[in-house]
Amino acid sequence: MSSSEARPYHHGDLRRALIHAARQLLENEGPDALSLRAVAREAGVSPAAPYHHFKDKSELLEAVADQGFEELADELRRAKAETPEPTERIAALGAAYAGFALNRRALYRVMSGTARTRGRPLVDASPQSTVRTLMLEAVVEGSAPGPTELDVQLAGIAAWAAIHGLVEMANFKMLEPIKAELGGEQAFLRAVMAHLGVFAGRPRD
Amino acid sequence: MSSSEARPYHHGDLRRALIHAARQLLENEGPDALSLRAVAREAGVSPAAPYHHFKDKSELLEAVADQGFEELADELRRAKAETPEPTERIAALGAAYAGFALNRRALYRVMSGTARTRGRPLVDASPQSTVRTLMLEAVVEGSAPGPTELDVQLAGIAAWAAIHGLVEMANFKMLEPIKAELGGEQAFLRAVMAHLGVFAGRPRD
DNA sequence: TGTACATCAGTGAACGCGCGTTCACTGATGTAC
DNA sequence: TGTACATCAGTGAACGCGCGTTCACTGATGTAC
Repeated sequence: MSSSEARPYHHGDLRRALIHAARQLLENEGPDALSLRAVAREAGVSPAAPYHHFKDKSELLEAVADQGFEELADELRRAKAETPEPTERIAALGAAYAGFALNRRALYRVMSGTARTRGRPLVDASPQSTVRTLMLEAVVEGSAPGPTELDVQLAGIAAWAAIHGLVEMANFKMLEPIKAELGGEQAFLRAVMAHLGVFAGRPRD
Repeated sequence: MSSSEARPYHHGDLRRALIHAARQLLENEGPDALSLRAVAREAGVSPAAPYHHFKDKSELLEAVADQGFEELADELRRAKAETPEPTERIAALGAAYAGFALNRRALYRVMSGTARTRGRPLVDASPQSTVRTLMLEAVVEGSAPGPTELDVQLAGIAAWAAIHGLVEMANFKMLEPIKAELGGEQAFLRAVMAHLGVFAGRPRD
């Protein structure tokens, strides 16, 4: 049997496997279940093994978050590519962002937790910076030319904040009645976005 | 000495004292330090004492969150009262909301955590509903008449989501350079709000 | 090609910790007579 | 006004738990000669 041998002593790619296990756990058990020990267990490895690949728990979390931001950036790039009309791009990116965050709620929670607490300064090469940049470009390309560099930054942050707030709030229990009334979460998101200036999908000149 | 006797066996107002202790702890140690045992300790009482006043930990947390939402509602009402011009109200409420959330970051974290996970359905008498209603009214009063009931609800939620996202994001480490460039968090908030349609402080008709 | 050895990624047991919660209890309070 | 007793809000010790992390170790791998 060549396919699934009993695992050898040396794993071979444990770092990647641990990140994978962490995401599996997030998806199946939620963010509260994400302990280092549980991740090791899920990966079929002793509790001490992860320390050969990550300095401590937070370093694993950051790796997971970075992978999430990379995938989110991919989604945003795809949305961008599929939306030739610049004035419609920001709406498309907003929808893609919301779709990602709500399909991976637990991951997204880890991502924003990391964004808040991460120690090292975020240089522009980080995947999180990429996400920010993509939002920013979409805003710029969709609006009339002229604003200063600072205005551009602020508009990008505003768009990001609005969509971030929306996906966070989509988890509020209290809004479930109105979600139901509108026929589901998707419809709810679209409806609220239509009221969020930046994502209204109409050029404003 | 009549002022500060050694505490009597019966506390007298332990429920209130526990909520107070929890908030003290939040302010001084942050949200991660908020264990039931730590709250009891802070209140000078045994770890079992809280169970005479709260079913379990989450019930204490909800009481803390409700108190927070009540105070936030007070702030919003104050802002409303101080802003006679209806079209300027929503901007004033946004600023008040952000001020509250950022002056009490740990409390606000507990508040949104509770909003997410709270079991019982939130009826309209809850303080959280009051906050939602206040945002909603300000949006309505500041815009042209005519929209349907549903539009009103959605516009209120949009405003709420935008400001919630902004205050959450204000904690992101990665944005610290731009905060510094603008001369502080206050200035940063104002600047981003100016780019968030709903809070721009200009009537849109 | 074969052997010695350094390197490295694992193991598994143990550390100390703080947590939420339960339990049998006890001290204080207030009410009935 | 005084006493018996039910009620209630506390105590403090204990429960079982899972956590992050460390430690001395061992099995596998690959390189030097």
